[in-house]
Amino acid sequence: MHKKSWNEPKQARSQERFAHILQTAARLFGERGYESVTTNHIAAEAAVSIGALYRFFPNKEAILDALIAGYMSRMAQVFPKTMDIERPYPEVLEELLRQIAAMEAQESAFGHIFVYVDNAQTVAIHHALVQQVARLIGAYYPQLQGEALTRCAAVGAGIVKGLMPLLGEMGMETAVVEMKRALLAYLNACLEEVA
Amino acid sequence: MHKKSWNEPKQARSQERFAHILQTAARLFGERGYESVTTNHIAAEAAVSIGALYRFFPNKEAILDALIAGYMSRMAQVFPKTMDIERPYPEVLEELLRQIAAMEAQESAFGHIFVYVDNAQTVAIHHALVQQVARLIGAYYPQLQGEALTRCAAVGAGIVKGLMPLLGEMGMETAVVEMKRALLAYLNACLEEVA
Amino acid sequence: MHKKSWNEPKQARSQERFAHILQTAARLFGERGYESVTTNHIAAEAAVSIGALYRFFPNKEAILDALIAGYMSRMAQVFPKTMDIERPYPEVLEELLRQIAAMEAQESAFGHIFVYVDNAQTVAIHHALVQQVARLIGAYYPQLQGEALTRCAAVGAGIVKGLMPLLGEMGMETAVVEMKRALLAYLNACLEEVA
Amino acid sequence: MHKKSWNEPKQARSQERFAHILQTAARLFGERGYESVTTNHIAAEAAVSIGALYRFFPNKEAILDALIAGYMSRMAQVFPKTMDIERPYPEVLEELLRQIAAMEAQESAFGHIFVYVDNAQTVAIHHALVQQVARLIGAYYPQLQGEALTRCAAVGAGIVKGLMPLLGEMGMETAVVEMKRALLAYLNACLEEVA
DNA sequence: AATGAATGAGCGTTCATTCAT
DNA sequence: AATGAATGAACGCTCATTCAT
Repeated sequence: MHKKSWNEPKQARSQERFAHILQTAARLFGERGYESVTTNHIAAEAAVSIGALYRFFPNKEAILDALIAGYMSRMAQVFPKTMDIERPYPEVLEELLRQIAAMEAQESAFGHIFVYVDNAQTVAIHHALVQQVARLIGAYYPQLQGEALTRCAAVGAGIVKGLMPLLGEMGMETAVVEMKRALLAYLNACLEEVA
Repeated sequence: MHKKSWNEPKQARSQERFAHILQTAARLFGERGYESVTTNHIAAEAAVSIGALYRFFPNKEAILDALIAGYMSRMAQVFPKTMDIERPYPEVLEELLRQIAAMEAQESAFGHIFVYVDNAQTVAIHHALVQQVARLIGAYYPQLQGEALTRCAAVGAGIVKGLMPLLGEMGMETAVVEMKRALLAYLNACLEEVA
Repeated sequence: MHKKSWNEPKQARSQERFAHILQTAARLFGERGYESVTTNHIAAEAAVSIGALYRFFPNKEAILDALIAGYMSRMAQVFPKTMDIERPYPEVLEELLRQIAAMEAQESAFGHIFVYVDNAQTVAIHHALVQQVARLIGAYYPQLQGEALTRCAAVGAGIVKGLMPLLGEMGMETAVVEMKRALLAYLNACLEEVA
Repeated sequence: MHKKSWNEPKQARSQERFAHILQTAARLFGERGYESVTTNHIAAEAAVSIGALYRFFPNKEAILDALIAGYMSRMAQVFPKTMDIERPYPEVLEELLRQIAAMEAQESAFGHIFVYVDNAQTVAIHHALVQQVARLIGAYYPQLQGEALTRCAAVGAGIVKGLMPLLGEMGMETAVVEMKRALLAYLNACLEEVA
C-alpha cells in the first residue's frame, strides 16, 4: 500500500517534531520556569510555527502534562530494574538514586517540575513514585506492611524530593551519598519500630 | 491628647486592612499559586478596592515579599526558644517541628510559598533556615563542624521541606513524628561517620 | 462686626493657599510638563491635602486655566505701560520683550504652557496677545489697518512664540535682541508693502 | 517563484497596515494630542486589534518615534532639492516653505508634534532643522559664519515653528508669503549687521 | 497539514476625583 | 473647613489561542 510508505515517514517526522517541541519546552521551563515561558517562545526556540505547536498540544498545560508523563514512564522503567532482590538493598537504592540524579541532569526541567510545579499531574507522579517505593521496600522488608509501609514510602519519596535541589548545589556524587544515608537511616528507624 | 484617640483607631484600621489583604493574598496564593492570582482577585476577595491594595503594596511581588518576611521573622522567633541546651535535643527538635507545623496550619500560604515559589526571597529564607539549623545542631553536637555541619544542616532543611506536604496528607501529629524520626536518624548517621 | 475680623484673615489665608498651590503647580508643570504632574504631586509638594486642593480647583485642568488666566492678566498689564507713543517704537518693543522674558524667567511654567500646551485657554491667551500687539502696532503705525494689521500682529505674536525657547537656549539678552531684530525687520517689511 | 507571489502581497498588506496604523495615530495625535490618545483608541480607530498594533510597534512611544522619523526623512529630502545655488535664495526659500506647508497639510500630526510635543526625538528633529537651515543660509551667504550663522539659523527655525499654526489659520498661501517675508527680513537684518 | 498574523480577554498599575470622618 | 484614605475607570501592554490563507 502506498499509504504506508507515505505515512510512516510522515508519522516519524511528526513524532520527531513532537519530541523536539517537548525537549525545547523542557529546556525553557528548566531555564526560566513554567509560568515565564510563553508558547510563542517555545515554538520560536523549537523553530516550529505556533500553529504547529498547537497541532500537537491543545494548550500550554498539555505540554507540561506530556513532559510529566514522560518522567513518569521513565521512572516506572527505572524501578523494575532494581527489583532483583538478590542484590543487597543499599546497592539497589544507590542505583535508583543515581538514575533519578541522571534524570535531573539530563531532563532539564525534571527537577523544576517535580519540585516546583503544583499540579494535578505532579500530584499523580508523586503518588506513583510513592507506590513504586512501597513496592520496592515491601519486597525487601516484608515485615513492613500496610499503613506503616505506605507511610515509610511517602516519607522516603518526600526525602528524595526535598533533597533533589542538593544535586545541583553540592554536586551529584555528594548529594546521592546524603540521600542514601538519609533514606537508609530512616528506613532502619522504621524497621526498629516494627520489630 | 485628642490626636491619639483619633490617630490610633486610624492606624489600627490601617494595620487591620494591611493584615487583611495580606491574609487574603496568602489564602489565594495557597489555593491557586502565586502566578495564577491577580491583584484584582486579591482586592476583590479582600473586599478592598484595587487602589487601596496599591496604597499598602507598591506592586504584586511586594505582597509576596511581605508574606515571606513575616514567615522569616516568625521562624527566627521559633529558633531561639529552642536553643536552651539543658533540654534534650529530641525534645527541642520536636518543639521546633511542632512550631513549623503550626505555621503551616495557620499561615495558609506558608507551605506553598516555602515549597513551590522559586524566588530571590525564598532562596534567602531557605538559606536562613539552613543557618539556623546549623547553629542548633552545632550547639548540641560540637563534633560536627565546618563542611560536615553545613551539609548536615542543608540535608535537614531539605528533609523538612520535602516532608512538609505530609502535614496535610497524614495529619500534623503523624507527620511531625515522622519528620522527627527522619531527622534524628539522619543526624545519628552523620554523627557515626564523624566519630 | 465680629464676622469681618474673623473672615478677613480666613480669606487672606485662603488666598495665600490658592496662590501657593498655583505656584507649586506652575513649578512642577515647568519642571515635568503638565501631563506628567499629578494632582497628588501638586498637593504633596504644596504641603496641602489633596482635598484642600480640590476645594480651590474643581479639577486638574482648572489649575492650568487659573495659571493661564494669571499670565493673561499679567500680559494685559504689560501692554498699557508700553502704550506711551511719545517713546520710540523700538524702545517700547524692547521693553515689552524684556517683560515677556521676565515672565518666562519668573513664572516657571509660562514658557512651557504658552508654547507646548494646546488648549482652549492657550488659544484664548494667544488671541489676546495678538489683539494687544495689533493695538500697539496700530497706535504707532496708523497706515497699517484692518486685515493687514491683524496679519502683521498674528505674525508678530507667532515670532515671539517661536523664539521663546531661545530665551533659555541662548540667554535672555541675546534672545531679546534677536526677537527685536526679527520683529522690527518684519514690521518694516510690512510697512514697505503698504507704502 | 511561488514564494514571491505569496510573500509580496503579504508584505504589502503588512506595510499597508503599518502605514494605516501610523496614519490613524497621526490623525488622532493631531486631533487630541499625543497624551490623550490611547493605544486602544488608535487600534479601534484603525479597525485593528490592539494585539496587531503591538505587532508593529513595541510601545506607544514607538508610534510617535516612527512618525517623527518619517517627518525627519521627508524634511531631509526637502532640503537637498533646494541646495542648487544657481537659483535665487528667495525662490529657493519659498519652495522650501511650500514643502513644509505641504507636510503640515498632508501629515495631520506634523504641526502638532513639531510644535507641541516636547521629547528627545522632537528636540532632535528641531536640531536637524537648524542644521539644515544653517547649511542652506551658509551656502548662499558665506559672510555669515560660526556663531552668527548658528544664531541666524536657530532664529529662522524658530520663526518657521512659531508661524506654523498660521498655515491653518490664514490659509497656506498667505501664511507662506508671511513666513517668507519674515525670514527674508530677518536674514537681511543679520546680513546688514555683519557687513 | 502548516503557517504566523491576528485576536482580545485580562494583566499589573496609575491617578483624577470623592466622601466619610 | 479640612483631611487623606479610598475609589475604580481606564491605561499600556502581554500572550494563550484561533483561523484565514
